[in-house]
Amino acid sequence: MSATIYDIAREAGVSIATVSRVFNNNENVSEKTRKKILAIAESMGYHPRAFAQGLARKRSRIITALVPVISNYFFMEVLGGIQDALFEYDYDLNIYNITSANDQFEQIEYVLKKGMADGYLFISLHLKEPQWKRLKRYQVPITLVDEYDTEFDSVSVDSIEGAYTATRHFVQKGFCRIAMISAYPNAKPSKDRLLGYKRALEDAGRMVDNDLIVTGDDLDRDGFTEKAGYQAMNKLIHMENPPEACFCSSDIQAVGAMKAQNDTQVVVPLISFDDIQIAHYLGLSTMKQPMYEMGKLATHKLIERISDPEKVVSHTVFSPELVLRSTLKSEKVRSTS
Amino acid sequence: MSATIYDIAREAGVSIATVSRVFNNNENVSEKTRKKILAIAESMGYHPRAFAQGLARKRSRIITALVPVISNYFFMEVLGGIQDALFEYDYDLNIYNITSANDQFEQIEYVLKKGMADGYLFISLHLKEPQWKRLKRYQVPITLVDEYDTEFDSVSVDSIEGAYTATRHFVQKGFCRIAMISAYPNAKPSKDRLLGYKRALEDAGRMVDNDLIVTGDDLDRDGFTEKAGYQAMNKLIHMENPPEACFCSSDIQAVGAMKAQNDTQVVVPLISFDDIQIAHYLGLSTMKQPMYEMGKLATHKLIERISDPEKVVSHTVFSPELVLRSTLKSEKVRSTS
DNA sequence: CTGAAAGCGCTTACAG
DNA sequence: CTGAAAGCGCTTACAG
Repeated sequence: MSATIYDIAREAGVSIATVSRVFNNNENVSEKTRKKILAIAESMGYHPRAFAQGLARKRSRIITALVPVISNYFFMEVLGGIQDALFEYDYDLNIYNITSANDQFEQIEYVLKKGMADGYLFISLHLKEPQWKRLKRYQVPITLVDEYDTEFDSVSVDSIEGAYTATRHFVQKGFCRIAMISAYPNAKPSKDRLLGYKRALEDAGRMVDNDLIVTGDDLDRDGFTEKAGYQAMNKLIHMENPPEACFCSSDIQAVGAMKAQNDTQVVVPLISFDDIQIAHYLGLSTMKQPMYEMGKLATHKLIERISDPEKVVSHTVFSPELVLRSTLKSEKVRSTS
Repeated sequence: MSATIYDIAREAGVSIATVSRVFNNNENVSEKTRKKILAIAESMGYHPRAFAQGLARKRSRIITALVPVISNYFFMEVLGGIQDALFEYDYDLNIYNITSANDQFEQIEYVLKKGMADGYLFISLHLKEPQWKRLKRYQVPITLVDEYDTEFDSVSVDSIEGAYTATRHFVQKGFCRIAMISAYPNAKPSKDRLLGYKRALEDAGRMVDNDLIVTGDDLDRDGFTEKAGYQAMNKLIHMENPPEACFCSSDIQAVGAMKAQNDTQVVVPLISFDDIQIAHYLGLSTMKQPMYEMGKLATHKLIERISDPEKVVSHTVFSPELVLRSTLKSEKVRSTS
C-alpha cells in the first residue's frame, strides 16, 4: 500500500506525532522540520488516510446529503448552493441516494448509524412524525431542506402560499375553470400546493371542482416527472369541458404538460412551480423557489449546528415568487409550448 | 456517543470478536448467540462504524464518483445506471465534485490520496496524457466514463461517429449550409464531435466553412449550457447568410438554441447530442447516448477490477443512435421550438 | 518544539 | 463455536 505516517516519520527521523502535527497545521513545529516533512510526504505521495483520521478524531469533516432521487432537477440546483457553502468551510460532501422503497426509513437509519459524517442534509425527504422523533435519538446534526419539522433546523418554501399566488393570478386574470396538475400528495409540499390551490379558489368564492385536480398515472417519483405531467394534461385536454388555465405542481411536470398541449394543439395557460434552469429557456411561467439559496443556507445552518449542538432550532421559509413567461400568454404559447 | 462493539459484547456476555462475527455474517456463530447479539444491538441502535471498519479491513465497500459538474443532465442519467449497478453489490456510493479550476488535477489527487473508496468512477473528466500516467501510480481501480485512455477501463460513446451521422443526415436531406454549435473543444468529446462534423462534410465533397462553426460566449461548463447554445444560435441566425441546418454538441445547448429560434421566429433544423430525459418532451432530434447503460457498465467494470486488479484493461465504445423528432421537420418546429 | 503512549472501534488470523 | 491479542493509521493530552 501507499505510505503511512510511520514511513514518513522514519524517513524524516522524527516521531509520528510530529508528522501528524504538520498535517494538522499545528503551530508547534519548527519551520525546518515542517518543510522537511512536507517534502518527504510529497515525494512519497503521502496524505493522511481519511478513515484513520475519522476514527482518531471522532470527526470526519464530511457532510452527507441524503436525497430520494439524485437525478432530479430540484436537487441539482440545491446542490449547487450546498457545494458553494461547503467550499468556504473545509468540509467534504458525500451524497447518498435514498430510494422510495418501503424500507426508506431503514435506509436513512443505516446511513446515520454508520456515523460517517459530522452532519446530515435531508433533501426532500418526507417522513412521518414518529419517524422524525426517532431520528432525534441519534443526536446527530440534521438540517432539513424542502421539509419542515419542529425538531430540526429547516429551510423550505411556502408551498401553500406559492400555489395560492399562482391560482389567484389566474382568478384575477378572469379565468374560470382553473385546473391543477398535482403530484401524489404523500408529502408535505404536494399537500400544501393542493391546499394553496383550493384555498385561493375558495377565497375567490369559487367552488373547488375535484374533477379538475388531476394526476398522472405514472407513480415514479411521486408523479414529479415529465411523463406524469404529460398524462395529466392529456386527461385535462380530453375532458368534455376542458379547463381554461392550469396550475402545475412542478416545472418538470409542466414540460410534459406542454408536450401534451403541443401534440393536441390545445393551449391551456400554465403556471408551474420551481423555476429550474430550463424554465427560462422553455418560457415556463412558474413560482420560483430560491433553490440555490436554500442549499446554501441549509448548509450554513448545519455547520453552525455542528459547532453548537445546543443552538436553538431555526426555520427559514421562503416565499416563492411568480415569474411570468410565455406559458401564460395564449398567443405566444402556440409557438412555444 | 452511541454504542460500540464493546457495549454490546458486555451486555451479551461475549467477546467483541463474536459480536464482530455476527455483523460480518460469519457462519461460525451459534444461532442462539447470534440472535441474542442482534437483539441487543437492535435495542441499543448499534451499527458498526464505517471508519473503524474501513481502517481494520483496509477496504471500505465505497465507490467514489468524481464528476466535474454534478448539476449536469448527462451525469444525472449516468448516475442512474451507477446506482442500479451498485445496488446489486453491497457498495455505497460517494460523489465528489471536481471543479474545473486550475487545480483540478490536485483535487483529483486529493480524493485518491484520502483513500476512502475501493474504486473510482471518473465521469466526464478530461485530463492530459501525463496526468493519466501519473494517476496510474496510485494503483487504485479507476474506470473512465465519457473519456478514453489506454491505461484505464473505460466506457464511452463514439463522438466522431455520432457527429458524422448527424451531419451526414443533413447532407442526405439536401441541406447545403450546415452549421455546428460547438462546445469549447478542450476535451475529447468536444473535439471529436467537431471532427466528425468536418469529416462528414468533407466525405460529401463539401467545404468546411469555419464561420458556420460557432460557440457561445459563456464559458461556463465549457459551453455545455443552455445559455451558450442560445448565444451560438443567435450568432447563426444573425449572419448575413444563415445556415439551413445545424448540428449541436449537446441537448442542453439545443434547448437554448430553440429559444433563440423561437425568439426570432427563425427556424433552423437541429440535431443535437445526448438524448437526455427532456429531449423526448421537447421534440429534440438527437444522437442518443446510452447514458444509463454507460453508468451501469462502468460500475460493473470497476467492481471487476477491484476484485481482480490484474485483469486486462477493457474499453467499451457505444455507437450513438440518431433519434428523429420534430426539430428536424421545419413545419413542426414552428410549433415546438 | 518534540516524543512516548494510549486510544479511536473495528477485523482477523491463531489457538482452543 | 468462541476468545485473546495484534493491528489498521491516525490524534492528542501529557511530559519534557
